Amino acid sequence: MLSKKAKYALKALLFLSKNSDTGTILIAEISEKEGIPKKFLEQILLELKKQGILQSKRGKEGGYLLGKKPSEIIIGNVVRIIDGPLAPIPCVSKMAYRRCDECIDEKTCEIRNLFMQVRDATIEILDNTTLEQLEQKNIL
Amino acid sequence: MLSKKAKYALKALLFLSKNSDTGTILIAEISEKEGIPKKFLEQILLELKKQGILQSKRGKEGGYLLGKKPSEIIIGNVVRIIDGPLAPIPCVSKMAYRRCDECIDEKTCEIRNLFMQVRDATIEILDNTTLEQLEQKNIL
DNA sequence: ACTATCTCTACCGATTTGATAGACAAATTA
DNA sequence: TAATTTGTCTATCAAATCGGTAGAGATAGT
Repeated sequence: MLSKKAKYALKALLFLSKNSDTGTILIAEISEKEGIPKKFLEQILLELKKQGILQSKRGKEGGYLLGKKPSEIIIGNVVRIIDGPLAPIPCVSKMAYRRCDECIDEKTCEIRNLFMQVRDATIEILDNTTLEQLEQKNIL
Repeated sequence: MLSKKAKYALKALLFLSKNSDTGTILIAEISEKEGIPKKFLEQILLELKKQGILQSKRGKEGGYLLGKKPSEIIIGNVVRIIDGPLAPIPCVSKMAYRRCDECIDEKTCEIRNLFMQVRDATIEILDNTTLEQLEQKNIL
């Protein structure tokens, strides 16, 4: 499940990618244009900045811009930053593995093996899509 | 994300599939053997029964058994019954579609188009796996 | 009637989600 | 240097969800 927070993050990144050639963009502008609550967006952008996805500048003429090229921003990583692991259950997570309490033998756990497939399929898609590629997805 | 509830449901179904040739099985037995809180499991099994996945019998010699053949029980449907839609966002859900508040044109929404792929990949796996097939997944 | 079992409804505490509030820090500009 | 404009940080909050518990009720078999 993609949280609204993560969706907002992706919307903001798309907006920045499409508009920031000229310079920095205000939180307020992204908020208005994309219909995202401003104070909520602030937190999201700040988190993305801390993870190197964005850069910012304060004061007049300040604002946000992408921290790297759109072709270098992996959507899977953005989702991980905001929502945590992509895995549908902790016991199949690579980034935040956690054993199931009841599971006796993980290797023969049918459920685990099935949801490993789901995890792999999800990761395959999200880790092979960059922000640049995401921008292209409006023409289907 | 697969909830613990859904995981419990799948565990219970696997247990029933493996053991109910002989007749009905008590909630209490599933609960003990699979390490699932009994009262919680009751609710889960009841829900699965209402959806035709299970059958039950009350009183002495009562208990639960599968409502159809393991080869006819689709894992995707079990997960839907317990957790709701498989889709990662409401706007790409087939069973519980809900428009995004902010989205102006859905067809060109890049995020939507991307997560439609994720949905499709997930559904592809879970709707093409039956309980019978799930049982086989312990031998990888 | 008694007992074993499922059935139903209500409730509960903890966590997460989606957000809001406000003080603070830095950059610019008058 | 004072005012203004922007991002930064921390706290707080209401509502929903999750994982689970409690207990009374219905029904089948003995």
